[in-house]
Amino acid sequence: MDKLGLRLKTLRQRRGLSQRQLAQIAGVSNATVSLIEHGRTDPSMGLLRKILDSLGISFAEFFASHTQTNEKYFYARDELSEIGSGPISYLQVGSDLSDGQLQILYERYKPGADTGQSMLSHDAEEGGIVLQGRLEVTVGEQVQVLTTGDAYRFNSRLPHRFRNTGNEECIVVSACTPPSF
Amino acid sequence: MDKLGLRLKTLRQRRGLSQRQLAQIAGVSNATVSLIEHGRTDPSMGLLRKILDSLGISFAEFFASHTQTNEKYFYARDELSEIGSGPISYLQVGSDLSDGQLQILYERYKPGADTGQSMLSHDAEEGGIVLQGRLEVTVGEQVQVLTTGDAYRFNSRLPHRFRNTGNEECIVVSACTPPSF
DNA sequence: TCCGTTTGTTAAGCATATTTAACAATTCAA
DNA sequence: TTGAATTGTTAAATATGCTTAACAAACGGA
Repeated sequence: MDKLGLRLKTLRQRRGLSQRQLAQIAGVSNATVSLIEHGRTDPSMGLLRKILDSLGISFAEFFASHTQTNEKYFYARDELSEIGSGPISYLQVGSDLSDGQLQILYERYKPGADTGQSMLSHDAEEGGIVLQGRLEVTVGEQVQVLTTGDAYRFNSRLPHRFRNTGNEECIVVSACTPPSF
Repeated sequence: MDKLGLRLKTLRQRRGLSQRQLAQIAGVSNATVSLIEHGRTDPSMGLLRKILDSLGISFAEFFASHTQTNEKYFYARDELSEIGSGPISYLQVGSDLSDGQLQILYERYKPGADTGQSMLSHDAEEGGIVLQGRLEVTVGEQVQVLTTGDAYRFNSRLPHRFRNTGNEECIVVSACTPPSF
């Protein structure tokens, strides 16, 4: 593993975690995280396991994403991965985005569904197009209701919120880079 | 990784290697191999890498075979893995047998093809049925020519040899447990 | 501005992985 | 039966990973 450190760093930052935050979750010292990311140490299996666990990724996933043998470019409708739950459904294109740069979602909001105010701490850009229904989008101080054909685009660092204010299901296709999860 | 040691031991023994032989190939000490197999140490990534390399297996394969998510039970004709080369073709059912107990091959010998005298040092049993052509099989001191419908079965520890003495292609379906490679 | 907090890095010490070297048990040949 | 060579295991020594604790730099709020 040569680029192991770099890959871990990306995975950590993508989750908006500092070295210390990750270290605490994993139950290791922050110095260790720093040393690993710089390749100045050869971590033990047990230690790497702790870190990968706290990043919510298994050994298999971690190494599988490295080998590009299973490159998959096309996805049937029922192959999209559901990563949401409750009144909002998020169908993601591709299941493992650990080394990708682009996340694409097919989102369905039930009437009244609300993401709540969310302020993501990582630097990312996101945007989307409303295909059906009414979606109230709040970005910073601005509020706007979007309907079929309307679209949005902003920096994820801004506080934002999505809410279905209509009485029918709202469907959106969105994109985010880099992935937030 | 809890059963890591046990899995490594199986992989090593399956290749007929002693702890010292493996250690030398991998460039580590034999004591380390022993300690790892007994789970008395938490090996570093670099070290495990050396060992897996010398076993001819990648991190991805090692961990992928652990997670049973990609259980595959059926194989189309063109999905069999070619693991041979030259005048003898070996089509294997399944590509990764690292945690399996059974290896099944579809073998094709060109006229005159010969495995040479081979004495495998690991304990295994193998057998097969000739579907087409003439196959001369030598086991220990015995020599026999098998034709369509004939079969064989012996302990792999015995010196043995296969040779196509006919002038048409010879086809055999064989099985071996545990896998020799 | 100043202060407090958080960021990532690094040196020194502790903990542990890895090696060296010995050991007993086994196999094989004489 | 012997001796020589191989097997796997383990204790002591060494090398290295990991932590503790400090540091400077960057950020945010009063």
